[in-house]
Order: sequence, then structure tokens, then C-alpha cells
Amino acid sequence: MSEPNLEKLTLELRRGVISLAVLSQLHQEQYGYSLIQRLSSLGLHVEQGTLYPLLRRLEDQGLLQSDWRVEESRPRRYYRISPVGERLLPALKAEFDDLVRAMERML
Amino acid sequence: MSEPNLEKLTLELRRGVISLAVLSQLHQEQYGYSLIQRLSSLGLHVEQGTLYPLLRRLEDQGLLQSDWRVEESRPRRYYRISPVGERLLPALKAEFDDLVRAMERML
DNA sequence: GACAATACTGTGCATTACATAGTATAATGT
DNA sequence: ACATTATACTATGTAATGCACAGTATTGTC
Repeated sequence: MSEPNLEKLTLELRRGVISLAVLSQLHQEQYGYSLIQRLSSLGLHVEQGTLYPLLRRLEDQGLLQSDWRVEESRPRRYYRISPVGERLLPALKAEFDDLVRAMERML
Repeated sequence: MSEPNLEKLTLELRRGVISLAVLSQLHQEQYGYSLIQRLSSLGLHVEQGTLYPLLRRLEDQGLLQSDWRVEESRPRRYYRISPVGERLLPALKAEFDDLVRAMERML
């Protein structure tokens, strides 16, 4: 019998919503580090090793846009949601709401 | 650029909650096939290839118990939540509620 | 000048939903 | 009587991804 791990299960719970959370926060542009702090302040803790690859994946899929800026005190890559992402976000929100309602019927 | 796939994202969304949904429905014992139908009627569609391995994993982790019955018309494996699962379920529910609240703050 | 905070990149592992295929029995239709 | 559908499960392989871990480098702060 393998360990019954609450953390493993909650990990899976969080997993799905992270993309949604990221997309929802990038109407205003953000760089990775600031986004981590923002999500954290909203109650969603995401590791660097999770967020940075995720941002690259989402950009690779065309849902985000980014540019690298060196003018500021420190070089940063700024991300914002793309038009494709804007179109997709409401559908994803709707899916999430459906899921929440389904879970409410169960619990 | 790889395809921006809504299905891929919603897949990830559903992924985490499936375990929670399964645990929540097994206060009354169920066999796999009936559970699939029950979840489906509640709005959560789960494939056989997802549920059967999941049931075995959850049992392997000690969150479920099962027994194989041949007396009935057709042999079936009945699952129900274990005492360990009962203890863990409220914590998992709480995590889910936290997540939902965090998402509400974002969307 | 040591230390923490900031900001990013890269590699590798473990987990898991699903696709797909296969097995087998019971119920239903014609 | 026979075909089809619904029931019920097992098994294998793949792709995706969160995180651990390691590394790089700059900027405050004490």
C-alpha cells in the first residue's frame, strides 16, 4: 500500500486551476516573479519551477505574449494575455464553473 | 507554436477533482461501471480508462476498500470509502473550497 | 562584504488521464 | 436462433505537467 498522501491529492487539485489563474491575472502585464507573489497574495501558491515553464508553455500555445525588457533595474520578461487567450479565457472560466457546480452536487 | 487547445486545459481542470468526486460518492458502495454513470448524471464525465485505474490507485493508497462479488448476475468489484478515506475527505473538501474561493477572487 | 531578496533558465522524475485494445457475460430485438 | 447492444472489467502505452533541484546573476540591506 502506497502512502495516502493528502498533499499529492491537493497537488492534483491545484494543478488544473493554475493555468486558469495565470490567464486571468495577465490582463495587466506581469513578469514571472511578480505574478508568483500576486497569486500567492490571492491564496494560490505556485513554485518558480512550476510557473516559469508554464508561462513558456502558454506562450508557446499562443495564449500569452511576452517581451524581454532590460531598461529597468533588472532584466525581466513581461507577459500578458494574447487575443487568442482573451477569446479562450471565458470558455475556460465556464468550464471551471461547471466543474464547481458538479462538485457542489456531490459534496 | 503548438495548438492552443481548450480541451487540453479543461482536461487538466477536471483531472484534480475526479479523485475528490470519486471519494465523495463512495459512502454508498458502488462498482466501477455504476459509478461512471452516477458521476456522469451529476455532470462529471469520466472514461473507463480513467476510472478503473483510479479506483485501484485509491485502494492502493488505502482510501478505498473493495471486494469482488460473483453472486450477482454479473461479477462486479464493489468499492467503498475506507476509514482512512473518511478521515481524509473533509481535508480534501476544504482544500477544494479554498481553491474555489481563491479563483473567485481572481475571476 | 556578507546576506537575503529578486529574477530567471534548465534538467529530470513521478504521476496520471486518456486512448486503445482486449475479454467476457447479460439483456434485448428481430 | 442469432445479432446487437449494454454491461463490466483488465492491460498497455503515451503525452502532459508540477515540482524538486541545480544553477546564474543582479540588487538591496545590515
